Amino acid sequence: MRNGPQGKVTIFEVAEQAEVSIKTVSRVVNNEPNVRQATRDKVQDAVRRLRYRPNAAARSLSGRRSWMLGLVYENPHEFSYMKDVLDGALSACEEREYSLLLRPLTLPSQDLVEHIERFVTQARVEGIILPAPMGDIPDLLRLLRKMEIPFAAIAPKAPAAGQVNILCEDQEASLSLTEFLVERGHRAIGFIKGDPDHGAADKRFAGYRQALRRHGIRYVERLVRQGYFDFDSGKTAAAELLDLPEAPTAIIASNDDMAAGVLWQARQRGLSIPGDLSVVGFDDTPLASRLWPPLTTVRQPIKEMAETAVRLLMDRLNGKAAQLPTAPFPCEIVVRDSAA
Amino acid sequence: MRNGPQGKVTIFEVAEQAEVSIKTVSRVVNNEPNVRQATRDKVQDAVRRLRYRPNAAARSLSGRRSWMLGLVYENPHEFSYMKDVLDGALSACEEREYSLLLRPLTLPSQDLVEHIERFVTQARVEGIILPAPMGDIPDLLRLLRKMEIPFAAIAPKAPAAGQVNILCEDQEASLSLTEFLVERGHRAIGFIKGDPDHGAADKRFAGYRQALRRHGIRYVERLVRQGYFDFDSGKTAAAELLDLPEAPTAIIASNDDMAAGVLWQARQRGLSIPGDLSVVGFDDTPLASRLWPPLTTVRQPIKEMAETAVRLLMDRLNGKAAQLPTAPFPCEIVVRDSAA
DNA sequence: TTGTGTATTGACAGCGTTGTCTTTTTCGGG
DNA sequence: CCCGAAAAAGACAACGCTGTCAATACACAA
Repeated sequence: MRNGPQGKVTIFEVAEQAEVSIKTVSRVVNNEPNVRQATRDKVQDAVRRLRYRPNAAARSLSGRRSWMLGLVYENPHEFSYMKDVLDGALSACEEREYSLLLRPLTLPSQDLVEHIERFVTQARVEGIILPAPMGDIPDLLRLLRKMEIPFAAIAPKAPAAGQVNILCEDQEASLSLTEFLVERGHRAIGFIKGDPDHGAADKRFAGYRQALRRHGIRYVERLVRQGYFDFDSGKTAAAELLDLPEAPTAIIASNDDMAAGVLWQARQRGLSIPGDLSVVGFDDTPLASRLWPPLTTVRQPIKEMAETAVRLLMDRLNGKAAQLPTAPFPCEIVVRDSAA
Repeated sequence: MRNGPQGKVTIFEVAEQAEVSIKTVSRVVNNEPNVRQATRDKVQDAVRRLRYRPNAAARSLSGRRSWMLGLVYENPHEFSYMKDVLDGALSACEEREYSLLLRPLTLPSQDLVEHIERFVTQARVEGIILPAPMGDIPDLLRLLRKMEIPFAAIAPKAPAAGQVNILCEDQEASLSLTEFLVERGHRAIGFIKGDPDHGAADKRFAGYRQALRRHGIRYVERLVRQGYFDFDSGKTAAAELLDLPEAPTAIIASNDDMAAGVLWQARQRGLSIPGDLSVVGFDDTPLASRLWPPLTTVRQPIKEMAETAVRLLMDRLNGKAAQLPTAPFPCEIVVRDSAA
């Protein structure tokens, strides 16, 4: 019954128990064809009885596969978005018994390529997940291509040719969100852009402009400010917007964290929300429901997107030619109390 | 110059280049003693020239070490605390070229033991990090002991004998925080407890009581409510407290997320903060500075704690008998505007 | 110079799988 | 009942490293 720490049962013990060769055990364990059902059963019985678990190291060494994926991400202060990515990636990995290795990065980083090369070769990672803005760093993409490491980009600016690309309907969502405001009578709508390195930033801005155009509202450049997806830049941008002679009656922040910055400035100036100013965000992070008033925002199925990214990446690694490109994921406006 | 994808340079090429045996290369790469400096240099040169990276799988297989640690955690909705743990663990792992595998869990989970056993045996994880409340689950600890897997508990209720335990001065911090309120004239101080499965919850509550005692303030049971470290339970508890005939003038929430719930209820009732009610929290998460008013809270060096946990765990795995137990980490009150 | 003990280096056998190739079994048709 | 082909099962050599132990080089004292 006992077999020491770490379950030191090897394929040999199983083969002996099942009265077959180790190769047959290997076949059964890996679901390979050409094994009679009766044999298969015998082996599976033995596996269960002995609580056999293949040794991953031996497997990798012999099979030249590591069964490891890498998640390379920019480490943000507000982690909500990445948490969803992480959850999704982890759950997809678990389904197929892959392992996931994390590699947080601080951008910009000049030895990025070096870091990633070390990361990849050290763990023999087979494929990599690149949440924005990682999917748009030319040096990185070049390196991965050179090393022949397939990757999946989540929300890249430009889909990478021949790779898995997961997108969502950012522009459409932004369009709807802006229209939501227009329908409520707003004409002077401020917009705080996201980090220009993220594809989502462009698309959200494009949606905003599209909505204005559609409703015949003149685009006023002064009402648009550059932000970087973080609280502080939201605060700064909001201050500028609110100090304008003809201040906007509504502000769209390209994510919730910046929207929190807008709220902060509004409070600072004694503005009531949504009475004096409507504020909306993107991402539907936990923050959105904790702020006061709770934030109207856009929910994206990030976890599902990450799961899909990982699954498609695995398919590619296992030779199942997936049907790239994939349809973009739909978003959904979550109406709360910060806009009227 | 080229050597194919994934850097297929093996120890043999290096040995050849350096004109030594593969064993000597192995010694140099692993920093083992008994290699002449001249030889060491020759080998290191070759390593650099060839961009050699040891194959982790082969290394594990042969050395019977996986160089992998596991991080088993309860997956919370508000991830700020875990993000810091993750950052710390990852950075400590990187220092010594370990890899970190994640295993999120949803508690309670009856097949927890099964999951963890699979996790450990599958990846041959050498040691495990257990952030609260994982360090207090008897079945889990029993399993790890049986499998002879060392672990490091972060903020457990009761330190695990013979293992790495990382604590912080929760009770002291809570004491100071309560006194901070007392000094500002508060006598009716509400307290929202944290999840009773977390060690920190008990200690924070103990600090509160200690402060009351020290200042001769009568302990009123009605002013204490049970929470679970999440926004909703904070809301609920705050509602009860605020509806009391003799409502408290200040509320201590055992973490920031619950404090956000208190703020929410206060807003709901038109209470001004800190005018009508002072609110303080714990953890100094990003949320604390984004709320209005910004939250007075307690900062714990979580990242450092996690780093230390991992380093000590590695020391143990490598036979360097660390001086367990470790001194608890100090906390620090971050004064913002939510209390007066 | 020689011997002895220690520091340095090397040879070689695993580690537990999977890949390749060979052998044995099975099955259908004549 | 035999033959040939296909299916099933097995033998055995990698995979790239570390552990063990043997061999060699070197230092220093006699």
